[in-house]
Amino acid sequence: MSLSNVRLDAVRFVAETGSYAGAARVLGVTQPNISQQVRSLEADYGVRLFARLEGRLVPTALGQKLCDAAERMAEARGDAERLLQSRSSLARGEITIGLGNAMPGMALVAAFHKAYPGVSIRVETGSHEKITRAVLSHGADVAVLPEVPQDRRFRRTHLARTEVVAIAPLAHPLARHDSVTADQLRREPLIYRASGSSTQRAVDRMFARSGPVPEPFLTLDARDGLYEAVVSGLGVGFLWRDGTSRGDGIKRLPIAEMGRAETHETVFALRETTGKIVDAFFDMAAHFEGAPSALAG
Amino acid sequence: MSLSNVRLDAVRFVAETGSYAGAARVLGVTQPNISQQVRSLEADYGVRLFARLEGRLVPTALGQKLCDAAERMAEARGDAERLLQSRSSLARGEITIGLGNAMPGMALVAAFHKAYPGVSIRVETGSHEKITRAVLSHGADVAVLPEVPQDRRFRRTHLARTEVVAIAPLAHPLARHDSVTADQLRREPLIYRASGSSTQRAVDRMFARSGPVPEPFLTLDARDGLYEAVVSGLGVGFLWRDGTSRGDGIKRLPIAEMGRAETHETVFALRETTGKIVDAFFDMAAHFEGAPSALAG
DNA sequence: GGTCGCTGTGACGTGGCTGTAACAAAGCAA
DNA sequence: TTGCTTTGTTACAGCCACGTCACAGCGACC
Repeated sequence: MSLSNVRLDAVRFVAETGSYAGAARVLGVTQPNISQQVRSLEADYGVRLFARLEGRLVPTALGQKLCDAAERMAEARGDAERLLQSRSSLARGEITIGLGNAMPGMALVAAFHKAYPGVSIRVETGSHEKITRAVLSHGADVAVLPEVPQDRRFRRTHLARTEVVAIAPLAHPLARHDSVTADQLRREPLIYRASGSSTQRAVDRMFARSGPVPEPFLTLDARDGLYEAVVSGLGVGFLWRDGTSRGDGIKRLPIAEMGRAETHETVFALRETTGKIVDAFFDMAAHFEGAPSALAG
Repeated sequence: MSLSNVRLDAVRFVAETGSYAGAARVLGVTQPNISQQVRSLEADYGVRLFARLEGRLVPTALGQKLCDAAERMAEARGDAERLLQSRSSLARGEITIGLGNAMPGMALVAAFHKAYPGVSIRVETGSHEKITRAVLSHGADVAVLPEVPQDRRFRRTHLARTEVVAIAPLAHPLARHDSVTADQLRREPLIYRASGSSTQRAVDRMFARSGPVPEPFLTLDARDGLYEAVVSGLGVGFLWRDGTSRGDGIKRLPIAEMGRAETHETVFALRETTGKIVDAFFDMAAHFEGAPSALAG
């Protein structure tokens, strides 16, 4: 005994159209098919679903009740279909995401990829300036940066709070402390980032607030290079606190003078950059609570 | 792409049990089947319905929403199944029975109700014409009438032999006889039934065979009214011999000219009206020997 | 290392669903 | 009354959804 969707649809549309032929036309199948579906359902259950009245098929009381239940089934099934179809349009496609810092942006990207495995993700990394330019020039659909400029061309959503911290090699005396002051930092060989780095701007502002801005012992373009230089004992550098999940060989030191200088890692895109995939990315960011540990999962 | 009951059930029960194997146990199928159903649904729509968390399968947000819709489908389908099962069984159900004469049909109905207490019986009474029409239009599943027309649309079974008899008030001189002739009847004020009454047609045929058809002194629609009129001494009327179990105040008089005009109270239904309940009713009628005394039981 | 439970893959069988063909019956217009 | 159209029934064939079986691999646990 089978109460399949096909059979119930046949019953529903015979009731609605008044004939097997009419139901067949609506359902896009042949008329013998409908006749057989209805008749085998009636035979299986030993019931009568339709009566002939003036040449038309009219549902019996039982047939009408069955149609009511079948209607509810069809409605729920339609909801399920739409649910899947709307997600299915997210099933394929691509997105280019710009990241200034690896974290927490990469965690968000990982979570997005997990949720939408069919979406092809291209990650563009670079300096704050480079990524901002990429978004403005449509080189990136969406990006995650700290200190996104107040620009009405962008739409944005908050991802995480962050701040710039100093990083010292583990063997360094400063590594034994939980924080550091600007004066202490001025006595050290400092490793800066090149122009355009939002990290560097924050550092410059911090020093400027509390005295002269010290000249760096070394200036590097890449974040990775800076990290390796610090690990190698060349000096003390600066990073966004959660800008990387990497932690080996260094100690992160909050800077006392930073005080309220905390900022936000923000997801942003041009207002004109729309689409289901970009919308889905924003939606995920809005609800995101991923820590580095989420990435391990 | 197919959003079948089988697939949706698989999704629902994986969500509920936390594994493919668990869902397979609940659904009574093998684990590879469940794995395949879920995976092919995900592939068809390009979505992910489950995530692994600590060795268990947990529905994604989409998967949960799909389960909600699938639950509603399953509920409606359960309703439909129960509806059909109830009609397929004699344990529960309903039947509408048309009766021209109260007897012997009502005795049969009483016996049927006794045998199948779970079946809800609705009795429709009325004229021969009305009841015939009710059967043809499915207003009644089955009926008991005398002189059911020879119509290949019907299936029928004999219930009892019967004939039209005259009824006279007890105080009437005719009441002292055991039978009456047409001529004797012509000398009396006669009370007829309205057009459409099979009783009346039989009376008209009887008179026509033996001379002119006398005009009635009174014509009444309802059988009850005719009975009361006779009891009140207004005249002589006609009834099917066992058409009522009521006998007070009148004498039933066989009419000599009726001779071979005996007919049958017949149970009949449209051939297309099938079902266990209707079949059971026919079966009981075929073996019925109920007299008014059966009603006392 | 062995056992248990779960998952995934491939091969295979059955029956639901579909279409086509042939034919009968009913309705309708000429 | 005849011819045409529409509807319905029956028989049959083919495709694919649904199901099992056999088996391998993996992780947890003892």
